[in-house]
Amino acid sequence: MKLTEAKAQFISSWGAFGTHWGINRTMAQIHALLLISPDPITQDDIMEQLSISRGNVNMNTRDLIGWGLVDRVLIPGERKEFFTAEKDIWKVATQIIKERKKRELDPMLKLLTQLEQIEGDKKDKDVKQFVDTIAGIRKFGGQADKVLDVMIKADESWFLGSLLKFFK
Amino acid sequence: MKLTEAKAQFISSWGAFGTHWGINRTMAQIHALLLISPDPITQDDIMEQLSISRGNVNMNTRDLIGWGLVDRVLIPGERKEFFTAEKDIWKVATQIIKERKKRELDPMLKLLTQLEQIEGDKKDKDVKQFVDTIAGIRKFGGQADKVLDVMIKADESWFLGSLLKFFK
DNA sequence: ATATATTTTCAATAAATTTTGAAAATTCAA
DNA sequence: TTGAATTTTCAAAATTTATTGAAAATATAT
Repeated sequence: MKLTEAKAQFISSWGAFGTHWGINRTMAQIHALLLISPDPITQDDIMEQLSISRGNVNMNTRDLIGWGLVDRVLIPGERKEFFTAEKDIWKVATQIIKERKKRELDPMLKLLTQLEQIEGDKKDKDVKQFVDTIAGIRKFGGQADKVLDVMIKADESWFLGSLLKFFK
Repeated sequence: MKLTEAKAQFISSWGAFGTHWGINRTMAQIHALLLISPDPITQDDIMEQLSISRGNVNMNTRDLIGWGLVDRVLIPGERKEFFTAEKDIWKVATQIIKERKKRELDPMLKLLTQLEQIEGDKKDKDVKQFVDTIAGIRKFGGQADKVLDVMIKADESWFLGSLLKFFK
């Protein structure tokens, strides 16, 4: 297989993969393209390589920057903006985990804590099942939260960092 | 807060949560409803409680059964079919991980392994970045695969099971 | 076997999401 | 400043995804 074909296949698969994770296809494709581009590239490069409109590129690169996965790069003497992606997959994963935790897990845990405190007779089986379910999810989520914190902080801690390097 | 209101909020939030994970809103809502229902319920119950059509309920319950999260239950003397969900959140998570690994991670790793073997001069920086990126993702994915296998097998292993019970 | 209840299917419809492209805003060199 | 290059915005259009509902298929009681 040649590079051109392999690139196309990677970008396409990464895009499809993204849709299973609540990420839109184009955003994932742009990310894929940036991941395999050795040097920073422009909006026009992305437009051309993925055959998508300027507006689309603009919105999705901004989103990717919001996720902390892509950076704007200014190249001296160049008028246009360039974009580049973090290439270390461990850092990419950590960043995604950090963001999703903040955007999804933390608010969900907050809600569950509220829902657990409903009024009602705990001998009533509907009440009991509700409280048990909510408590179970909250407890599980709380543990997941802690495990993810360890992963995120691994990068900042010498000891954990060394330990987890074995997995890199 | 009363049970009725809390239920509605849980179902609604769980549905929204699901959409961030590539699961459609209704499927997540049906799952939420079943999680907090102490006894098995029918298609008609689900239709009524979520205000959705019969066809919709039918398709989504079938999907949930395919995910191994919901079971059909036959109640003696009853003509209708009843549905019930696994209530142990650890088992729910394990089951989801198992399925997603099979449906998404494994095929992706297979593809990456193929893409890594492209023809081309490794001194060319485009080739190099492509191979490095693919290799990095594959390696990371491979490690994730192993970690998830441990989690999945924990349920089947007495020792790991006991160990992980501390986290439940 | 027949009638009735129940489930399943799927084409049509509706809703949600994504994409476009052109106008407006911004940036920057001269 | 001015004007050309570049980026951003966002309403409208296109596309994708989800939902409905009625007909067909299936299951069950008598």
